[in-house]
Amino acid sequence: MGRGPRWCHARFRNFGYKMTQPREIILDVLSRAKKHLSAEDIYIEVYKIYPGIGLTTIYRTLDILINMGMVSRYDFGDGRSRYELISDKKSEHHHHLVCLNCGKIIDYSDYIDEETKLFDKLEKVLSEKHNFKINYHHVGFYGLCDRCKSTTSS
Amino acid sequence: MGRGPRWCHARFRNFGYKMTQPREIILDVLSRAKKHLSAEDIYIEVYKIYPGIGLTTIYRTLDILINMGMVSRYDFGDGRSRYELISDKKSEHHHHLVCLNCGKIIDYSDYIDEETKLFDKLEKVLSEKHNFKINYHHVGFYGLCDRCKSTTSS
DNA sequence: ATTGAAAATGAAAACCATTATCATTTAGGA
DNA sequence: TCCTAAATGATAATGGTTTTCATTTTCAAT
Repeated sequence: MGRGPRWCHARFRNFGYKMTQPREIILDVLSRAKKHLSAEDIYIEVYKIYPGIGLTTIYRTLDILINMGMVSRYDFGDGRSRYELISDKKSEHHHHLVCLNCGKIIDYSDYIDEETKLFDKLEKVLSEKHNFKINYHHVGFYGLCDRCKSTTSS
Repeated sequence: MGRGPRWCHARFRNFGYKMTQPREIILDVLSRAKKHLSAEDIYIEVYKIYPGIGLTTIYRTLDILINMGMVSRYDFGDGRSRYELISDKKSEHHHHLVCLNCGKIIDYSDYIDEETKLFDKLEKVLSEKHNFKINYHHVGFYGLCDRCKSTTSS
C-alpha cells in the first residue's frame, strides 16, 4: 500500500489529528531511518531539515504515531527508548541480541523457517484469545557478546 | 540444582563479590516474588524484613545479579524497569502482551507447542552464530487490550 | 579471635530522559 | 477570510536511576 504524504494526511484525520509540517518531517526522518532511533536521534535529523522543531514535539508526535499503530517503541535497557516505523514489509522486521555488559545490539532478520510462521500464528492466536489488537512484537535475547564474554569473570 | 544461601554465597564469591545480609534479603524477596517487581517494589518488600536497606543497594544488587546471569531486567514502557529471578524451571517462564494505552500487562505461559521448542533452538543457533552467551530472552506483543480497543478511535 | 585492606553500604546530591505547563501560533472547516 | 480547537516550543517540573563520599562490613591472613 502507498504511504505517501496524502495517505498519512488522511490517516491523521481519521484519528482526529491534524497534519502539520513538523509531523510530516518527523515521518520523513523515520521513513528514511535504517535503524531504531532515539528521540534525540530524531531531533537531530529533523533539525537538519527544519531547525526550530522542539524535542517536545518529537515526543508528542511519536506518542501519536504509536497510538495510530504506525511506530513501535522499544527500550534496550540503556535508559532511552528507540522508535521505528512499523513496516508492512516482513523483510524489514527483525529481532535482537543485546549485550548486557557493553550494550551492543545485533539485529538479525535471517529467521529460521519456523520463526516467521510461528509469530504470524502467535499474533493470531493471542489476539483472539485475549481480545487484543496487536500492533507489533519485540523479541530480544539478552546476554554477553563475543567480546564481553571473555572479559567478564566466571 | 539447589539454590539456597550456600549456593548463592559460593556463586557470589566466584564472581569476586562478597555475600552480605542486604544481598541475601534481596535474593529472598526475589525468590518469593510471583511476578516481575520494580526496584521500588523490591525496596518495599525488603523494608518489611529488614528496614534500613537503601534503594541504592537494591539497584546495585540488581546490577550484580544481572551480571551474574541470575536476574532478568525488562522495561514494559512505563518508565521503570522490572526485575525477576531467572528460573531454571521452564514452567515459570512466560511471555507478555502489553497494552500501549493503559499499560495493562498479560503474562502467558500456555505456549503453543512450537513456541518452547523454537526458543530452545533459537538460543542455540543464535548463541553459536553470533558467539553470544544468552542469559534470557523476552517476547512482548504490543497493542490495545480488550477495553482500550473499543475506547480508541479508528 | 583479631586485624586490615578491599568491598559494600546508605544518605544525599546529581543526572537526564521524558512530561507537564502555558502563552502563542497554526490548521482547516465554516 | 474567520474562528475555534489543536499543535507548538520554551521552560520548568518530574521521577527513576546513578554518582559521590564518608562510614561500615566482609573475610582472608594473621
